[in-house]
Amino acid sequence: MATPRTRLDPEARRAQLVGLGLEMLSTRPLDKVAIDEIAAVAGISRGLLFHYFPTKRDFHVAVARAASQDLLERTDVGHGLPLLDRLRASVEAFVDHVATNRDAYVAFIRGSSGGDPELLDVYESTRTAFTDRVLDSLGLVDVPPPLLRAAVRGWVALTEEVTVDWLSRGGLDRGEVVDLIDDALVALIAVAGAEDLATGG
Amino acid sequence: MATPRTRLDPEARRAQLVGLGLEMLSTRPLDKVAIDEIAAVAGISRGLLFHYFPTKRDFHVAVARAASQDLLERTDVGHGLPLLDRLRASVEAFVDHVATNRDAYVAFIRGSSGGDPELLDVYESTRTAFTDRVLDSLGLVDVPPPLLRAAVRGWVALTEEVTVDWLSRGGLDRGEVVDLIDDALVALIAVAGAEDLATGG
DNA sequence: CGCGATGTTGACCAGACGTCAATAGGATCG
DNA sequence: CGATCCTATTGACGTCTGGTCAACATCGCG
Repeated sequence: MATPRTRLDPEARRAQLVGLGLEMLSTRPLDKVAIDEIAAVAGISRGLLFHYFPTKRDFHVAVARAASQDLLERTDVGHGLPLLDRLRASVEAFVDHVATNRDAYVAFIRGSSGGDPELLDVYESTRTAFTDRVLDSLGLVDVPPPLLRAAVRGWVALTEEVTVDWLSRGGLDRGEVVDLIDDALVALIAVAGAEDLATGG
Repeated sequence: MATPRTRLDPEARRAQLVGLGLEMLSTRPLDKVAIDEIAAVAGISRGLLFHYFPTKRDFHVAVARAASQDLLERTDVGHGLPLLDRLRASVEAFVDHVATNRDAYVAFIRGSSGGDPELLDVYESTRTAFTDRVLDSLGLVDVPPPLLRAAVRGWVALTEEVTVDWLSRGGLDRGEVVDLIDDALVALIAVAGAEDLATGG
């Protein structure tokens, strides 16, 4: 770990640093990921990190974006399956992913911000992506009824909370959790759909 | 604002500082509430603030706790009313409160932590309090079925998300939002209740 | 009016973010 | 194979903010 000065392709270096940031993220919350530490582990000077990421926040945003993309990819499964099967597969993937990376995930969703607008946006975009994915699989990509959209988005939050809460408190088994989340979506769509039809959507 | 040295009762001073922190919280996220600023506005030295709150985090925790308690009190309404009416009144109180304090609320739930365990706990306790309140009004204070508990907790997260999302995106009116949240709870209880009975709870 | 308790101060330290001119790896060209 | 240029990389510096501490001043009390 004492390579005096290794010249690296900028993209490779960025990728390396973001990768290290992701590893750190599983240990501590994003705020506590000190620039110095990353630089030390990467075997570079702090100055260089600031060369690639003008500010600490920029680095954090990059790491958060990577985490978000990873999460979205891991849960994008079951494309060939019928609607409900695909839903179940996705939920299972989500629950399992969060289960194996609980601290990292909580750090991502809560510890992320400090109220930074860009980080807030990364987090918000992730939820939007999940919401759109559900609406998409319902065949409602464009002009989804606002009420339905709100309901699905609420379900995304519910999914997150039920999963994290389950990992902390226990009291259920994995199957029950997945069932609950699945059934919740169906029920919520029914609620929103009926409401929407009733009001003339 | 140039009182040279005003001796104050410790409790009064604490209250004053937390109060100022709450005001600040409506402007910026908790992380950005600098000790120096609080001290300056309060007309005291930074050293004194550290005398009352050993660390910045302790101060933030105190402020967060105050915000949480305020939120809980404001939404604890409709005690005499029948179940569904009380639910609606509470949800309305919640939505209205968040609507008038959007930034402060988002700052509270997201910007809070930085992953600090104590702050996480304040936030988590707030959700627990909401959950217990709902279970309580259902007459299920003790030994609530785990599935129902999880469902209600998920609903709390849904409520939060739907409200905040509505304030950002619009597309619905207040009544629709409240209706959606109300109906969601009923539907989710049905889902969890059926599941629970089916599995022998 | 003096004395003690304690609320209060201001100077000090430490650690982390951010800057910048100088340095050196490595590819290219003669 | 050696000189040269580009640029990735460095490390010393400035600064801001959280946190410490011994001294001080204000109030209650005899």
